Amino acid sequence: MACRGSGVQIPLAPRMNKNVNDEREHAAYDFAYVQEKWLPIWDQVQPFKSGRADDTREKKYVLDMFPYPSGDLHMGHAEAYALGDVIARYWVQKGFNVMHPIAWDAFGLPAENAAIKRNSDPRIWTYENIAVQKASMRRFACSFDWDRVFNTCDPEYYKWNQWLFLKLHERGLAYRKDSAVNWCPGCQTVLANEQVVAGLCERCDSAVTKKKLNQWYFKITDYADRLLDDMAQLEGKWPEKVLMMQRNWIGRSTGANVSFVIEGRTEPVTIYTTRPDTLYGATFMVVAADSELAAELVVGTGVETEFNSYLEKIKADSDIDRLATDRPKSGVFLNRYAINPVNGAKLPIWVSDYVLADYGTGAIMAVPAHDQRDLDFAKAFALPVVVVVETGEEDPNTSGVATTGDGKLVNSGALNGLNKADAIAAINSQLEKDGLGKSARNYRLRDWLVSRQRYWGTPIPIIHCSSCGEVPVPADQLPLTLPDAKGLDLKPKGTSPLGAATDWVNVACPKCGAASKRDTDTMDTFVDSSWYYLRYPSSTVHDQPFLKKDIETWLPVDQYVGGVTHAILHLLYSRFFTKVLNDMGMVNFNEPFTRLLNQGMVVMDGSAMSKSRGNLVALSDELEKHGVDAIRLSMVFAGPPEDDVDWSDVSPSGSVKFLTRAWRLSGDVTSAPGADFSKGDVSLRKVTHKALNDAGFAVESFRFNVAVARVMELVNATRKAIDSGCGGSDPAVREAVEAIAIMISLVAPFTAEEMWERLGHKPAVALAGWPAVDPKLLVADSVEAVIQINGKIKERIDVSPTITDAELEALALAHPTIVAELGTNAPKKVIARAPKLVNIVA
RNA sequence: GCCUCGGUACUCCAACGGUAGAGAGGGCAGUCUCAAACACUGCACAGUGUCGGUUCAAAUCCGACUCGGGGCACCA
Repeated sequence: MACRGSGVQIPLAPRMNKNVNDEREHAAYDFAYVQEKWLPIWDQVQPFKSGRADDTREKKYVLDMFPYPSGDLHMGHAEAYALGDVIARYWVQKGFNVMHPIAWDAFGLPAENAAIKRNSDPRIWTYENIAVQKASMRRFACSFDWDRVFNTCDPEYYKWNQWLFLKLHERGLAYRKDSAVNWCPGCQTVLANEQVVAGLCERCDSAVTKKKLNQWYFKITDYADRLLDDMAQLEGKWPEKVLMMQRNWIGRSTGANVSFVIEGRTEPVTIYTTRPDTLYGATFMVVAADSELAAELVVGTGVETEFNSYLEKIKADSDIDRLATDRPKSGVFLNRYAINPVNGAKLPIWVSDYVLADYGTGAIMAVPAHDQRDLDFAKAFALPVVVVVETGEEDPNTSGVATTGDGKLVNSGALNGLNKADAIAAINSQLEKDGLGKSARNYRLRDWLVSRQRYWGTPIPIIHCSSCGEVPVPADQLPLTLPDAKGLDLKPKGTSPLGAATDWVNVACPKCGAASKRDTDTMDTFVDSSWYYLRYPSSTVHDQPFLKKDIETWLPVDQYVGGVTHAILHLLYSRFFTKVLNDMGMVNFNEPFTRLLNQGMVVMDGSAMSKSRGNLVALSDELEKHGVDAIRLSMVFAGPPEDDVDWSDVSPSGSVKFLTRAWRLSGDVTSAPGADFSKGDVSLRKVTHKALNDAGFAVESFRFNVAVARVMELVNATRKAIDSGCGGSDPAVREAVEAIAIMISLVAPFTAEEMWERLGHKPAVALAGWPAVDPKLLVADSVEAVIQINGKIKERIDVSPTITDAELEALALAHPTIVAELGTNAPKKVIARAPKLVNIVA
């Protein structure tokens, strides 16, 4: 009845881009106008400014992963920032001093590649894109504290990358070594292990090859145990999936190092095994073909030619070839023997590429009966297979399947009869006693290769002097800025473009003054992002990377939000940096991110959006069509935040409809601001308080979509109350609509602000405060109880929430339906669970 | 191959071992309108992957299978 009229009569603000005279245009509110209206006002009010000197609120640090400025924001950004905003805005409403900062991860290859294409400077492209993204974020109403912005390509920022590099260098955690490194022929640079995905470059998908180079590394392996063990702190706070991936990546294994005497060599060779219990089953030894040990062992054997051609062959193989599952085993027999320390057996020594040079000691004892790879090798070269663990499975000799389970040891001297665990303990202590070995650990994790042969990154602050060696650039000369890109050929060619900047490269040694050269490589950009979260609280400080006092105030990050693509790389590196800084006494915690939320991706028709697939949805188009609030709402409501959002399943127009319904409510409230809610209609008040309670709980448990559903229910209930219930003048209606505005402000800030104004309040609704939930309004007057017979529901009755088991049981047994069902049979047993259920076992 | 997460209505999502629901969506009807659209109101819509176990009671716990997603992948 009055519903429609009252909505229409509220005078609309003048429209900016619609026909004012179009009377038939319904009172659907004009999102474009509302967006333009509030942005400048928010710029003044600054509701999200954090860390004011007089702020006494408890702190909360909500962090979104910072963007790479590759162009304008896309759908993925929209989702990520919409979700981060829900959390940040919620904590603001709950009365916290929230720091929700943003910056730009601005070094990296795309800028450099764009510069090459346009024959210009990567700086130009980068800063242009940053300006575009920044403007888009403001329009998207991100609740960022804009006073803390920085870019990692600013010398004021990367100065501290260099400073940190030198600190790591001082501590022996940054070092150079010759090694076979991952080489991307597309990007013409080396890659960290973490950047090789299934044998391909994570950036350009080229097949990664190996190259022997001298490169800089960070010694992350020194922290392997701590990176693993400290995950106990994150249990239940980070997605289990991410923890699992990190554990997997670090890949700690326990076993033993065992010495084998080599005929004709004075030094024994140590091998690493996780199954020392199977030592008696070793029938040959395999050495990694590309290891130094192999090169040494082959000398004088007469098989050098064969060995060398084998080495050539495997070098040509890319990682992709190596990953093929059905790859046949290959190798060369070295004509030499090792002696099994426990039984004196002569073990032929082979080289093969299935043993990795950089894991363990690069040499293994082969136990073909109990290791599939060894068995495959033994079969390929007709080597003996000796079973030493009776597992009850078929003999590997005949089945071709190695047995890896537990069982009784056989053919193993003193170990006979023991099970696996006891045998490992026994042999380990025996080996240790005899000085032949000891228990050991190994990790899949390798040191972090940080050198890059590209221009657009942080220059490595080292000077190479022929007499002094690696000399750090003195701290007072930092930042060591990049040379001008002008005149440099940035095209990838396998060595750093910085090498061509001769004025820059040639420098006097800071120690002895001799003519020396700067290191021409730049740092992996993951160095930049490994500590940026520490910079926000002190982003305007220029004589230190961050202030201790600021760190103690704000860190660690309470809530981190970002994509699961960084589950290993960025998160592992950041955890590593934090631990190093903790050891340096610079931070007082050892895990940087207390809680982590990984949002899913935005996909289209089930697959990732991409130009080539032709399923790209432009964020700007969607915003133009439906408005910022509707897109944000659609993202949040589409499902649990961890799940992918399939844009073909969401309905932005449905979001617009809902927002309009909510907004229209604010025009139907006729009571004055400050009305006494306690005098309001109790049934609506109960709905309001339940919604506030449930939505708050849902937000805190990351079920934002459920929170939105609760608000939708409240909107519907309020609509009903206005039209056919207590009416718009009832204070309960004001209470409900104000609660809706506040709850909606987490997702749809423009609509919420507009509602808030129409309700007679001043901006900003973001600071209105989450209304206190009255527990008295959360109890229902009556609840529905079910009566079951043998677990099947027969009746439903309304009962008081305080009914006792006995009363409920009596009611149930007296119910006509139940009496009829039971007939003359007496129930065997009655289970009452007041006030919700009675089950009669008949 | 190994590890891991999941399978509920047309779709996307909910349900302390105890009533399978809410919201969205699409459909139909009514109100309003000259009419339509919008809006409002009402209605209908249909479901726990398979098999077994535990239990008074299983979507929920356990086991097997199956299907789908993700991760790791010659790490000894």
